[in-house]
Amino acid sequence: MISIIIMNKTAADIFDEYLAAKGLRQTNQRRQILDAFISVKSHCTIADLYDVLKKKDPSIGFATVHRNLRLLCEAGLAQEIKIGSGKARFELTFGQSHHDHLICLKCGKFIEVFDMQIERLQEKLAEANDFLPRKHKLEIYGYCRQCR
Amino acid sequence: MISIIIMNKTAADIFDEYLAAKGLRQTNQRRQILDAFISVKSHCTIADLYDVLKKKDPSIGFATVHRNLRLLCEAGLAQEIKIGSGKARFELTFGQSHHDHLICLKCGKFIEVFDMQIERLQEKLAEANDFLPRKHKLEIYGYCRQCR
DNA sequence: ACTAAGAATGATATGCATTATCATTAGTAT
DNA sequence: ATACTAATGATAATGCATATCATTCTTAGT
Ligand SMILES: [Mn+2]
Ligand SMILES: [Mn+2]
Ligand SMILES: [Zn+2]
Ligand SMILES: [Zn+2]
Repeated sequence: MISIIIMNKTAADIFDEYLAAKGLRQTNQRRQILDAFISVKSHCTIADLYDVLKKKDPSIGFATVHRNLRLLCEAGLAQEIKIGSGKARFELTFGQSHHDHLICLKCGKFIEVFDMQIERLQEKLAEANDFLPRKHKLEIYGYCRQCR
Repeated sequence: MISIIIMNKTAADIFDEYLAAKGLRQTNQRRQILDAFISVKSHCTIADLYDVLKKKDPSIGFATVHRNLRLLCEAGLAQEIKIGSGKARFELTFGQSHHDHLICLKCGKFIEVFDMQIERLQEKLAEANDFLPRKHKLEIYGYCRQCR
């Protein structure tokens, strides 16, 4: 059980508050899903998380995992990342700041990177085109140290 | 009929050479598909191109358009771009140099951009992580001049 | 504690884009 | 012209995401 605490709040606290604010209910499945998502390596697919959860509770449904990963995104705790043509992946955003990804074409590893200079140049590039940027996606595909 | 000519070769020439080299055949459909793809605004989906082609030749099949857009990619004349969660889009690479995209969240417009500084910083960022970059994807989502 | 209201779950069905299959058509070399 | 076989086009299969709906469970009110 990993617990990152920010401003005296855990991810579970924030989720509970979000549920309350929206008139949604707390359930065993929701607790299990958040716990598993936090402990599993990030960038997991729905199926990845479903497999982990099934071991503890074989009755859990795929649809429930799917729905609640979406809900975690709505609550601001997770975000979906679409890589290549594969399935949707999710990563925890709680306790993490914005970053981009280097993705290994051989082993599939994700390396998280951030470059303030690039971020600023992107802003400028948008501005130069009369474009109001809201979000961006920078993915560099290639080979990691182990695979090059 | 638009004809960009590079080193005395049109896109059709290159396609024909690719087909010959691979022992593949020239067909009316292949000629029609390349022509339509060149004349249509880029960033089109398979369905977009299929609709255009159907008007000239109602007997053409969706699968044929699909297969041959893929083939154009193999031949180095086109490339697939996956945006958001929607369908695959294709753009002509013949006569075009590398660029990234600003994508309007409202009207869906693609603005093509290039920033050599960003390109170089990406190389550096990869290198700093012992990563051998092969290709990258930079997409900035936001609102264009008309939609902001 | 009991109950009513309705949100959540999980099995299954549906939707949608992509890709495979296969009988038929058509391009190419001889 | 013929034989060979690649390409086509209709259709089926696949993969993933999402919708549906009967049943279960959470929660607020008594
Ligand atoms: Mn990440
Ligand atoms: Mn483009
Ligand atoms: Zn690797
Ligand atoms: Zn716009």
